[in-house]
Amino acid sequence: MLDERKATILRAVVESHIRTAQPVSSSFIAQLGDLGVSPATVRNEMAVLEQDGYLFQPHASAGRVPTDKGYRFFVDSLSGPAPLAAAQSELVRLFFARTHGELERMLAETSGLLSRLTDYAAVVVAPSAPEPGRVRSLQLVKLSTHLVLVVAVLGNGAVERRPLELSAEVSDAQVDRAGASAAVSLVGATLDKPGALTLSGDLAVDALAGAAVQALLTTEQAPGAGQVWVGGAARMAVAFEAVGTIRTVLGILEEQYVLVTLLKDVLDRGLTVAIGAEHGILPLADCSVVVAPYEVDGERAGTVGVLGPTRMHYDQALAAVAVVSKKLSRALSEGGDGDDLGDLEKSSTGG
Amino acid sequence: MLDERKATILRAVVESHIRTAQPVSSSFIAQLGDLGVSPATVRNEMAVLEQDGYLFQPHASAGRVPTDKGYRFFVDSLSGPAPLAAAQSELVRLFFARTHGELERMLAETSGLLSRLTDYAAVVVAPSAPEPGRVRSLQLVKLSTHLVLVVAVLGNGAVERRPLELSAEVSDAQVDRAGASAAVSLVGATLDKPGALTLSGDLAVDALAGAAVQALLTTEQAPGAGQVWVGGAARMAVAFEAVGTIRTVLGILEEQYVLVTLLKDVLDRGLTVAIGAEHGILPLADCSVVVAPYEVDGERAGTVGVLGPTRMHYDQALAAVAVVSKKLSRALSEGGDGDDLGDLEKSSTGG
DNA sequence: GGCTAGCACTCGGTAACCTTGAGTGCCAGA
DNA sequence: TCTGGCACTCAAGGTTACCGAGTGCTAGCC
Repeated sequence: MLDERKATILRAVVESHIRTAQPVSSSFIAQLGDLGVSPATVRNEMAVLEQDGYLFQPHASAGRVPTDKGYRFFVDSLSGPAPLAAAQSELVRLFFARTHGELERMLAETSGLLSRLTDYAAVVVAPSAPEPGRVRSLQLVKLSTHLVLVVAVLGNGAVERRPLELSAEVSDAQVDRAGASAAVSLVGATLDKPGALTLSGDLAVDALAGAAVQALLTTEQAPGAGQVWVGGAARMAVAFEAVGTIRTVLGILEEQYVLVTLLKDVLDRGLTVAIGAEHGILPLADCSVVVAPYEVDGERAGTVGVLGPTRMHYDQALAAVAVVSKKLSRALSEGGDGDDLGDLEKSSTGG
Repeated sequence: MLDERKATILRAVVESHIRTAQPVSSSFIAQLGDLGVSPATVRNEMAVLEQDGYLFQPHASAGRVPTDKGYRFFVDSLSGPAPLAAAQSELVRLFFARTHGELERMLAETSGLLSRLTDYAAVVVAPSAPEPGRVRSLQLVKLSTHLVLVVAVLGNGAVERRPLELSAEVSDAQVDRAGASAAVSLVGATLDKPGALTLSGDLAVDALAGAAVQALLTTEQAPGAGQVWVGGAARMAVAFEAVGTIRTVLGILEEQYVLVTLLKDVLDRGLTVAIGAEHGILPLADCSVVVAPYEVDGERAGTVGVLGPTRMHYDQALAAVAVVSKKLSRALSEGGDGDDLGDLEKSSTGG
């Protein structure tokens, strides 16, 4: 374990390196005045910190840079999410006050919000098992002779929409009857527990109704499941200097599957922050990830996260991710349009 | 005007520079064998081309690089869109055969397709006046005591969805009656020409029905209007070497308003290709844009485009944009799921 | 014993300089 | 009108030297 002075020095190194992206020298730390100690003493401590793997020296005449382990210590010693700056809380408040609308658009815009809040790239993953909300309304709409659309409105106002291609032609009346039948079966039920279908006797009608119900159910892992929105990818071009790194990171940000897996893995391991190599994606070794799940009606649904350089502003990122996931959960849950942020704003006691 | 030999040399310089991103030397051109002429002769011609503003010499001992004017000549002398490579046509065919679904998802995925086809960033702008299609179905769904959702299905299968916040509470029955009334007014009509409302006598019901109809109509310029999807922005990091350029370009790709204006301007000026400074966005001076409108039911609706470096593969980009806009028009128009590409594939007669 | 001042040492970064070679411009001759 | 030849230019790459930031270590101080 680190004694108090080493911890202070380590934290100072991390903070300074986050700000300047430069190796941090012993004299700089000494000069901060937090310790009242000479550079030489700091040097001795730093040498130990380096032996213990918290710091790293790019070359003999350079200052020190934190290792992943150093960042990990720093993050673990944070006192909890910092409060959001006033202007930022306001952004969040406005955003959620103004944005209703379809799930997808909401999530897409949330990625933009989170990215603006943090100045890093933001990732929002759609619920993998979509809203388990109750079905409020279900309707079949005939689009052409062989194409019928199933439209369902869920409790949270989301609209689910599935095309059904038919092998045989059906009449308008048949579509209507099938719609009514499917509606009886599903309206008021949750998508995981449909009611039984009442058969009409008309084979075509019953088949269509069955197919409609089925389309909504099997849907659960089908279309937007695990869909990903990335906001502010361009900010990664600002966060890094090397063209190669920028290319790699941007490339990965476009690979939805990798992103979903990344966030899921981090969360599954019970982490909120994955630093550098911790997440196991080699090309992203210079990046850290801050994630949080959001919930819909109390069930863990999807994930929001921020991807930034290892030397990111963890406190701000943690705060932003926490607030956004909380507000998003509220906005997506039934009846949720909550507008209070108070409990989050005052949660930090400073550090 | 350019004599034939100068034109040949200019074209060769452009082509070579597009491939290699390097200044092109006189000996390289001579050695191509297209002219049967010595480097010295080519040099003389190049000197004239430079005087006329088609070429530019970065420094005294370098080869030549095309200017915007040089690219413009090159593009104008293209014989029309080249045919897509077989593998690419297949991509397009598969994509449009498989992708139905909401307008928004469709457009979003189209931007991905176009980007993959060209290896540049692709931009898709949503219809500014959304689908003028007929209303196929309209429904009111009560979400909570003061929140009602208007859900309309349009002829092309798109689902429009508007929340209505109510000042006074309404009963389920009232919502149903208002829904029926609004449906009578709108179903079968186009959104720009609603039928008259039949009044029921119940003030709350009539007000609600009116509000629902109104929400759908005023909608026309409201939500997704002019929304933009950008696909493959990361490819711009590959297209350029300078970090600064990459940052600028990526930054602009995230500014939706700028993008919409850019594409609109280009199109308004009757252009298909805007080269370098032609589009007037200074920070994008190193970029060219290839655009095409797409149509919905015969009406010009939105725009698709490709943004690449000035030294982009214009023939391929032109081909991809043309095909995608055409197929997209078909897919978005009523009854459109057309699967033929033949007329586009054979349209080029070589160059 | 812990802290510090002092000093030698290391090594990346920058500037100055040179060399190389790709490519041009121009001229004289076929 | 074209071409071979030649002098000229200039970016790129390599070498050398120097500077200075920062370290590690040691001897002395509190």
